[in-house]
Amino acid sequence: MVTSDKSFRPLRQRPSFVLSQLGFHSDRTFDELLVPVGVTRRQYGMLRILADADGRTQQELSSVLRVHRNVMVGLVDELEAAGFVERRRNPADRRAHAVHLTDRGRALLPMGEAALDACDDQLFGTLSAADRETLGDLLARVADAAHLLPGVHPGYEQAGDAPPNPISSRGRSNTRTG
Amino acid sequence: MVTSDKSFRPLRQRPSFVLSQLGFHSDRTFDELLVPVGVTRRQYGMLRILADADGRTQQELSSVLRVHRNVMVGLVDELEAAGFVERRRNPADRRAHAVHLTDRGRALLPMGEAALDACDDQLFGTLSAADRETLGDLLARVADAAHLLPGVHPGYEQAGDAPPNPISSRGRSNTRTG
DNA sequence: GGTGATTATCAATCAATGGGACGATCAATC
DNA sequence: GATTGATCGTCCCATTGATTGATAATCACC
Repeated sequence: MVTSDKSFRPLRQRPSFVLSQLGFHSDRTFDELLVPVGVTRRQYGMLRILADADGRTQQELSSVLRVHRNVMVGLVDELEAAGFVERRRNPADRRAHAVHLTDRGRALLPMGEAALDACDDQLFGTLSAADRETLGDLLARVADAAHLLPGVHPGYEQAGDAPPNPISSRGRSNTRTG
Repeated sequence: MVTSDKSFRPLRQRPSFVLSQLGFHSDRTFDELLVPVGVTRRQYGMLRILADADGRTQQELSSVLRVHRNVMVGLVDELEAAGFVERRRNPADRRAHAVHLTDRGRALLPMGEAALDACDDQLFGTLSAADRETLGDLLARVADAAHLLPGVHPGYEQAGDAPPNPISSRGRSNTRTG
């Protein structure tokens, strides 16, 4: 690697910057692949969570997905209007709504999975299988070291009523929660 | 690598998803490191561009940074108010404002560079030097293959008057333009 | 049974983006 | 040198998304 003067290294040689670029590019690519599926990235994240454990309350979903509970209302609204989930009464706690996948919603999961396959292929198709695996391993290690939750996108920090984040609250809506 | 049932692979084993997570994490980390410097990520991106070529017009800056020209007005306003840049009359074209770095602005560059160093260290510090270089190379190769401009964050697509992007216009403000 | 906390929701506010229009200026043409 | 059309920066406004605060229903505890 060309290690020019470190005092002003080109951004292409800044892994953290390239990571930022590629993260955005990955989101955009996945967004496009998800268009024919008919759900947004965030909605797919929801469905995926529900696939693991059906019937969670919105509050629990908010916590796992790290979105504000008020936002969760609209998110469930969208998915319910589309017929992918339904709200049922929670017999144990009638304040809470248990969110359940419908058959239509469940049918969407393999399509999203295929979109993820396609996304990986599209991004890393030019790499050899060995390089691809190496990259995957390194990324997973970095993510572990950063204490990123294995399946949760860090797009939103102040979930539920977590301690608020005092840093510059510039807009942040980059969310592949899932 | 554990290659469980491909039909529902955990997201940690989805490089494109981990990339998205890490991209966001990188942005956040850099944001925090930039707080003591006193500029936002975007502002630092501007200063960095100007360091390469002083005196560009706002339009040119918009084009390079891929931000909307209306946004550039406010961006230059902020930086000018902070005393980091100044607008001068362009003798060749008196419609255009030539944006110049001030000494104060120029003094900020090494601090931002140090923040970038710290960001890389913070993200990849747990990797060996060899792994770190491998990762950097692989990321750069993927970025090249994706045709990402070497120093430009793809946060904004419709710069200047580029053809509008018809896909879902969900909020996107993830911008380490620089 | 009463008090306070919790769940989901709604209304209002705020920040950021994108589109359109406007004055000033340039470039080209007659 | 006046005119026409385009460009640069700016401002105003509509839209979108997020955040805050308030509210009705329900729970848990005493």
